Amino acid sequence: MDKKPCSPQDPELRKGPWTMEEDLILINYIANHGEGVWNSLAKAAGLKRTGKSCRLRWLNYLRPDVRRGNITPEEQLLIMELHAKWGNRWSKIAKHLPGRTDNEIKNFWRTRIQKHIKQPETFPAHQFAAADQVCIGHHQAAGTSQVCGGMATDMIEAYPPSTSTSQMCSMRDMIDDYSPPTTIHPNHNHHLHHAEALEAPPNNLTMESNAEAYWGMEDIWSMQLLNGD
DNA sequence: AATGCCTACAACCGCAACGAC
DNA sequence: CGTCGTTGCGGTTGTAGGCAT
Repeated sequence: MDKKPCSPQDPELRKGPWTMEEDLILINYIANHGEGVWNSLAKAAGLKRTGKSCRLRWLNYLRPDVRRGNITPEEQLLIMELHAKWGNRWSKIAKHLPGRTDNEIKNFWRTRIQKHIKQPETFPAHQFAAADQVCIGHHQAAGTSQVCGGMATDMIEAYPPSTSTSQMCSMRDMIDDYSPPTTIHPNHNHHLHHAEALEAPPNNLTMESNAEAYWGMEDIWSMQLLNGD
C-alpha cells in the first residue's frame, strides 16, 4: 500500500495515506516558500504527489491553524443551523467554524447526523444516546428527510453537564426549527447577516479537543521549526 | 482468542468555475 | 473568444481501528 503506483502514465506518482516524511517535506516547503501553484509546488518540493493531493493535505491536515478532533456541542449546533440554511455547502459552512475544514464538517455530517436522519422512527433513544455523546433528533417523517424537533428527551438529558440551561433551550429551539433545504436558495443573502454575526469564534471554542491529534501537529511543527529556513 | 461487522475519517475523483494567455 | 491550467467544491471510496459475538 505504501508505494502503489497511481497510473501507468506516471508510475512515480504516489497515492493513499501520507507518510510523516511527506508531511514534513510539504510543511517545510510551504514554510520556506509559501503556498503557491500546487502542481509546481509538488514538483519543486520533490513530492511524488499531485498538486491536488498536496493542497488537500495542507488544507485539511497540515495547516497550523487547523483544528481537529472533537467537534464541540456549540460547533454541532452551528453546523446544524448553517446546514439548515445552506444545505451541503460545506466550504461555506466551514468558513463560519474557525479552524474546521469543509472535509471534516462533511464527514461529521455524514457519519454523525445523516445516519440518524436515515434511521427508522422506531430507533430507540438509548441507542441513539450511545451512538453519540451529543446528537441530533431523528424524528423525521418518512420521506421528508428532515431533522426536526424529535430530539429525544433522553438525548437532551444526555447532554454534557457543562451545557447551560440557556444553551439547552436554544438547542431545543434550533432543532425544532431545523429543516434542511431540499434546494439551495439562490438568494440566501438574507441569511448572511446572521451567519456573519456567527463568524467570530465563540469564546468557549477551545483548542483542547485537538489534544489527541495522531502524531501531533505540534511535533511536526516543532520539527519543521528546528529545520529552520 | 479469533472473526466479522461497523464506524469514523483521510484521501481520491470528477466536475465546474475562474483566470491567464 | 477559445483553450488550457489551476483551484475549489461536493460526492464517494478505502481502510484502520474499535466493538460485538
